[in-house]
Amino acid sequence: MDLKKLLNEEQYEATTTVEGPLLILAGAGSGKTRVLTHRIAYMMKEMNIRPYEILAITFTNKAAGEMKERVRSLVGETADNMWISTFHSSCAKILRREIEALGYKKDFTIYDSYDQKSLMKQVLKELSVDEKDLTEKEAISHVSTAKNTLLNPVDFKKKYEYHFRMNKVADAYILYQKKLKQNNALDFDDIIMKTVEIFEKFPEILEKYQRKFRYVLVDEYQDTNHAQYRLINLLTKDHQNICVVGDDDQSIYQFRGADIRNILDFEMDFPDAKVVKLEKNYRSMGNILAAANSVIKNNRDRKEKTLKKTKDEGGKIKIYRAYDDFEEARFVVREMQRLYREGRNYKEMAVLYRTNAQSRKFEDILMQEAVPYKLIGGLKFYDRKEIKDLLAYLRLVNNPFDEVSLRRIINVPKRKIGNTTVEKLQENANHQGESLFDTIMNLEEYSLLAAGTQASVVKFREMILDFNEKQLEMKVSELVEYILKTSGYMKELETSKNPEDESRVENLEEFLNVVLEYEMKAEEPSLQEFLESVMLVSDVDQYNEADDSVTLMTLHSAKGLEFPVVFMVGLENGLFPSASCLTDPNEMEEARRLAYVGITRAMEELYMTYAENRMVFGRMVSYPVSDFILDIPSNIKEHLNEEKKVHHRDVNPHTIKYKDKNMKYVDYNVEKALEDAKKILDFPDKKVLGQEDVVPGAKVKHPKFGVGTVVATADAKGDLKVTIAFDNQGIKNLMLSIAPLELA
DNA sequence: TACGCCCCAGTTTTT
DNA sequence: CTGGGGCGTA
Repeated sequence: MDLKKLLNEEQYEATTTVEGPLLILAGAGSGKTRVLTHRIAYMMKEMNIRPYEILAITFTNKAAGEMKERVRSLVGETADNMWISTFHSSCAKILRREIEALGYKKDFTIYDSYDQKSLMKQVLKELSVDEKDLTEKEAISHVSTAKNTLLNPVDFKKKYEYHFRMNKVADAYILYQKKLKQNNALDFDDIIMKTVEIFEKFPEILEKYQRKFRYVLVDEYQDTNHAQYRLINLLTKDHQNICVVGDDDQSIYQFRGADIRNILDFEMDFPDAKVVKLEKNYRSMGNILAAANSVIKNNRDRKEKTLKKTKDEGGKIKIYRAYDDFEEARFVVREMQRLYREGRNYKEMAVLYRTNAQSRKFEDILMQEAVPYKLIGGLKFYDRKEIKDLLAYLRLVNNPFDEVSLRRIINVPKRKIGNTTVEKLQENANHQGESLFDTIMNLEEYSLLAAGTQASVVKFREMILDFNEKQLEMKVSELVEYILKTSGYMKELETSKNPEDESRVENLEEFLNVVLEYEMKAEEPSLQEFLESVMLVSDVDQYNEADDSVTLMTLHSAKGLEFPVVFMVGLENGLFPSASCLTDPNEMEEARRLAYVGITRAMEELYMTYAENRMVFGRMVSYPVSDFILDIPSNIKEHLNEEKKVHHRDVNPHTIKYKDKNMKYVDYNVEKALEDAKKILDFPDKKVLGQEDVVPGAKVKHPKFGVGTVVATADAKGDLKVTIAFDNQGIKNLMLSIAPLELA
């Protein structure tokens, strides 16, 4: 294998630097997967590193699967002994072995966001927290942030001792965590946090994994949160064989706790780190790259770099103004059909949007026009009611302490066990300090219920116990069929008059296929493993390019993928970037990165569309054209129809028009509203000054030092050192990025 | 206990 | 506009 022929100079260096910390800053389309896979192959072939000594972490299961496939094609079957998976899958695997150290059982259940919500609801009810004071959504979000930053309930409580509201959150966090443990369940964040907890509390366990994973690789490093960072740090701090790949410009998950400092500070954490930049883009035509660069360069908080093209300019970026969202969809589909007639395959095209709600219009038209399409995300298959019901049965069989699942199906199908009964049982369980299932097991000891109701509960209990026994002798697929039949669930759907229930039956059949497929693939199929795989898949994982259909997905889901033709739709200030971005510079920067990710998905052709009128919540609203379109220089874009004059920057891009209930247009000017608010609250206007603003002679104002004149500037490692002669305070040296300066 | 009607919140983004 | 949840009634 002649790597030097296969790789460019930087790629070669990144591939062959195996020992010690390595940061690969890989711009979009710069061949980082190529580097990662060849690097793994190089490690094994040239350096005799064993596959089981390597831990490679990716962002999605799909990325993991692809990487595994590509590594396998380079080194053969031995690739199967390597851990290539997501943070969550790897940690779940570790926890299945080690979690007993923390007092959980190995057959723990993984709770998704719906389960979380229902558990938190219980918690708030038990704490008698009024919904108006704290919703479960807020509580969950705070708990999640805490877990992502490794703040445990006790420390959380301490931290907010004197904070009335957060103190309530702290109590909720404590009880929530207690219930999770009682249910023998972990939420998504726990999967990472508990692994870290074990590593920190039990050095001998940590050592075991440090010895095992002598080489660690992390992809999409810019999207790791603090807990994940800590995990990697613990594993690698001794041998320091850590290779991370990331691109600060593609960090789009800060809303979920991803901490960009992990990448910006890597060199500080590992002083000996080698840094390799991959800046040559092999994916996109020149104009597409130029467009991406012209959008992202507006961000201040980034490592300076520019993607370099390897292809020629290609066509211009095509901009289309639609009358409304309906017409936008019609245009896109028409264009797709045209491209298809010209010889493109449908699978070469993708529609990327900001929110899942936008997919509906496109689905409608695609269906109408009989264009094959694949929808990624939105209502996931596993999120459908009937699937969740069935999963609840399976989870309960697997782990009887799982109250969330128990409560979900105890009266589905109807068994005359209503809410009051469940509450009575739950109360008794809480009182006795046992699980809900225990109370049901010992039902006869307590006289809680009327005879008839008690009989119903006993019947339910016998059924679950029966499932439990059958689990031992049946395959998962057999168990699924048995449950659907014995519980009466299938029967209720089949005899229902509701037309929706017909498709529910189909979905359950589809689910059975998923199970059968799993049984074929798995080495040792088990209910436990099956459930875990279901909980940890995302929809992007389902994406495959086998059949010829166009792809519909959010910009977030598109990360890591590429398409010859990309339609970015809904480019309107208020939608993308969303309204909150227009007032919060940090959110705006993240939105810009998201735009950058979207643009760089395109290989050959890029369309950007916006609609003058759009249905939002059943109302017609009018947003102005997106800043992201305006950011692209005119010489590399073409308007497919006439531009709307009012949409120019010089008018005011931040005016939102909407129709009130009398169908009258009302203007809402975001900037003016903001100015008014500032006047009232007396906020200083914090316009960030750029380097171009701060030139010698410029008058500036500082809140503490007052008015002064810039006398000199000097470059300082990406920042600018500014020397200012203040009128009353003398001469000061300030760093531009931190000094709260404004023009005077 | 079961069912139907009404109200309201939701649209950022997901492992 | 849509779906879920809460509340009141049979």
